[in-house]
Amino acid sequence: MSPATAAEAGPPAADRAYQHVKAGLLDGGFPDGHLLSEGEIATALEMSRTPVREAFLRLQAEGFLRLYPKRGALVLPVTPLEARAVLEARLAMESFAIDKLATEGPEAMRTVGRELLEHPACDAGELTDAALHEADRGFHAHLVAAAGNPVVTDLYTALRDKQMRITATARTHTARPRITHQHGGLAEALRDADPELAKQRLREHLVGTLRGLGISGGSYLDPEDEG
Amino acid sequence: MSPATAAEAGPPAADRAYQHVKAGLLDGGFPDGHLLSEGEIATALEMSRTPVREAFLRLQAEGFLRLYPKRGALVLPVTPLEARAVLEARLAMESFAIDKLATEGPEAMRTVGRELLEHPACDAGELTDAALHEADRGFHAHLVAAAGNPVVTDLYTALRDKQMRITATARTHTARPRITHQHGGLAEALRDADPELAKQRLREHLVGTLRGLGISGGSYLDPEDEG
DNA sequence: CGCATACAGCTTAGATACAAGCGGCGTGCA
DNA sequence: TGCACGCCGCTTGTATCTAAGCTGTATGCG
Repeated sequence: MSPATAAEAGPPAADRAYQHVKAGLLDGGFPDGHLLSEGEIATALEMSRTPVREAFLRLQAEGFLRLYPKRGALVLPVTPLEARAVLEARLAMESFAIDKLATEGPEAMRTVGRELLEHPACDAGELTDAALHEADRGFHAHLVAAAGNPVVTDLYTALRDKQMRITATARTHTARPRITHQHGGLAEALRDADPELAKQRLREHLVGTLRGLGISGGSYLDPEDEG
Repeated sequence: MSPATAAEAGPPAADRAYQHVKAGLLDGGFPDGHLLSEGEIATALEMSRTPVREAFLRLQAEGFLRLYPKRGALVLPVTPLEARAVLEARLAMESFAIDKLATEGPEAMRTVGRELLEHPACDAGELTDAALHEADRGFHAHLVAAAGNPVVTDLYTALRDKQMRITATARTHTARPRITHQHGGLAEALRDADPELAKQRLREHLVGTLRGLGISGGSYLDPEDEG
């Protein structure tokens, strides 16, 4: 129980505003290039502009919005170039995680590999698309977290949010069996304590993700690529 | 020039608040564990609490403060463990930059290597400690920026800010000749288009930085380390 | 002497009020 | 017709005000 005097007060207004706007951003409710205003959101959520302003600031810090003084908040368009940048950054961080696990000895890798093999994201099973997406996120988050570096873990989470927006924006189908199969392959490489193979499979997986968005990997992510 | 009506209005109050608090955080004016309040800062800067609140929110997002509801803003203590985590993250990102440069061909590496060799951070010359620190920052920023990944560049900047706070907190002497020498060695490896050597020298450089803070590298950053 | 409770002072969270900036549109003039 | 200027509405930036939460202290009781 928390209702103090009146009726509702549950979650702080600022959090509600943040969730609301972020949800709109992620599910495409607020399209790219749209200019939204504090008052607009405040009215919709029946609160004052103050909490909405806080939400806008947070979202700007996360790179979703760009605040123009006296003008409004621009919903930043996501360019294919940025999508590639995000995937490159993910590769850098997840590769770091694998490398660090490797220095902790083969036993550490095997343990994580076994944990990942049991993860739902390796099961092609009966998952909805949304559930698979969530599982995918959890799978990679687990890998990164296993490196035991809280700074990298935080940065990685922010990256995933960014990618979520990209994915939501460019609704393209994803080859589900391919994804789960690649997850399995990556987990197996870890279980076999083969960091180089794991990193290679990770790279292929991320290139596949990018391709699923209709974007080529570029020369770094995908050396086979002509671009 | 920007004075509109009265006297002062130059930079927005929110920015001034942000700069002020961040400066205090970075130069140790606000010690670890100190609980500061909006009103305190607002009074000192002769403005209302609103812009100060914005500054606090930004600084919380950057990981410098932790806001406790109805209590105040806690200046987050920096643990040696976090310092190591930051350096590990830096290694991951800068190594990524080197790798990506490598895929762009030897010519790209040589160009960046030559640029870095001319950077002040390679000159043991007559630099104040503060200037050397700034140069060091510029040196590494240049390397990361050369990878042409804006997402990584942004994340890296945030990391450097965090490290600045760590360094300011733990005032330990830094071996200046060692630093410039290591910068030079790294730049030379790039000029010679040898990415593996460059990454190795980068690693040694970062371990050295960490050691300068009185912290051991741990098994990942420094495999020679027993810890 | 030990503990529970009430109070006082601090703090923030959120709402409201006010001032100023920017852009679009319409009007008037050449 | 074309252009310049000025007004109007929308937006944010900042200040101020009110309500409420948390902590520490002091007080009273057992």
